[in-house]
Amino acid sequence: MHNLLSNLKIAVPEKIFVKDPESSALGKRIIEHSILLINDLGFDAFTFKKLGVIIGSNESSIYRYFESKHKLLLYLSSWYWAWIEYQLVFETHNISDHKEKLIKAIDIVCRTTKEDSNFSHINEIVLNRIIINENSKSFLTNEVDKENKDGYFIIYKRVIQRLRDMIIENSPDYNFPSSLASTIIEGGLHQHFLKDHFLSITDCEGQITPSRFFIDLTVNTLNLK
Amino acid sequence: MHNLLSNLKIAVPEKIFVKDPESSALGKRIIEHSILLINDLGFDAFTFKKLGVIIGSNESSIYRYFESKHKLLLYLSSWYWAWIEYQLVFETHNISDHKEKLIKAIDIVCRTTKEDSNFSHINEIVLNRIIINENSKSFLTNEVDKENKDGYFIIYKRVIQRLRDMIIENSPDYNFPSSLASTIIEGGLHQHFLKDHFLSITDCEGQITPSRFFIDLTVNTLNLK
DNA sequence: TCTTATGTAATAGTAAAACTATTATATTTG
DNA sequence: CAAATATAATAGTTTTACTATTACATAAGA
Repeated sequence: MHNLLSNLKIAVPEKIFVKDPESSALGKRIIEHSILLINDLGFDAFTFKKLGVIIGSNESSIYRYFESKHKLLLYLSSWYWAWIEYQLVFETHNISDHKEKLIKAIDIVCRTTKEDSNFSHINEIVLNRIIINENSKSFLTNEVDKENKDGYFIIYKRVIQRLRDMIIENSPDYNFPSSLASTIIEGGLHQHFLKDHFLSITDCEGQITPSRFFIDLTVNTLNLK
Repeated sequence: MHNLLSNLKIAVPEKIFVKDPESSALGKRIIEHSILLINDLGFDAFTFKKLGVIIGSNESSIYRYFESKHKLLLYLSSWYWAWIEYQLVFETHNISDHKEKLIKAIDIVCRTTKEDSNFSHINEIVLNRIIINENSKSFLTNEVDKENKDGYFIIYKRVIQRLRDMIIENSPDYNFPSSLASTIIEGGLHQHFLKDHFLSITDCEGQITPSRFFIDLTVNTLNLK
């Protein structure tokens, strides 16, 4: 998979960036180190100025690639979900059993990233941590409807719809396939957050993972045999 | 219920504010109009300066009550969950049937607020909208562990634990009562957000409410007869 | 009633963040 | 090799978030 991924360019909606960060060495450094710095400082305390110092480049040069730090977050989020979608398609396409396929899919969207591909400048382990902590901030804004119309969230929505389709494949009569799919995906991230910060309101810890919880939830709800 | 509520002071952890906004007319105006203004502008664009203009008071006076806009959000969040907790206790305490009680509880935490109590300076309908859009931002910060230690989230956690206890009452052997409770509460807010902004990834619309979805999910998962 | 204490709010800031206009330096290409 | 273009740096501005200090108002005690 890693070899395949290195030859595959993850496609992000064009309007998100001013200049494609994949198109230059500086652009790649911006992506690489923004992930590390957002992880260290949190998105709120992260600034282009601080990033500039780290990559030995000027703040204003970064504005040549992204018009705001919010757009940069949208880019990272889109990249992440495109990468999840890739795994979803790749790792489930040859599973013929519907139930097995759905279980695999839930595991993919809920699991913690444990290996960095080492082929790109993007550290997927750290990016996964950022998504857990910051993904909601990409859409919890006053501009969400405009940005949605501009297509900034299509990849994220497509992942949810793929999961929804697998739910329907298992239970054509179930009334809430879209809501269940979106609950699994946001809930998966949320349970990871709780296990790191609010242990008293989650059961996830050690062997009990968000994946296991949501697989159990789905199998029972859909009454899969 | 409304009459009772008007005589009942919603208790918020003391360390959240510098000076109790309930203790003065200005404090109440700050709360009243911050809710309306955050709803209009979104939390990110909301500033103490803009609030000051609206309440005809100076920006710095607001700092006498809250040391930052983040602390104000924590206050509003705590107030909201205390108010939900009140409804949870009041509306379920005389229901003896465990299943019926749990269903009522899920409805309370997931339903849309439709009536303003009109007894306090707080507009609960608008506050409910703010919580849907902004609640996550109260804990998705780099300071979450410190603030959690300082008790800023106890009311929120207590509501989840009350729901968890009702789940255990119904299914003592279920393995994930805390995760299910936290999923219902965060998921309920999220499904409301989706119905307002991302209709393609939710089934909630019109008659199909987040409450119905999560009641169905819980009854099926726990296999309640 | 006068003085002191205290609560409340306004003035006038500062520091940092977010973003922009302009200029300089590479690099490409015809 | 000159013109065009891509790329990046300098040096700003504006806005936000927050603070230090002063002023005013009310209340309490002697």
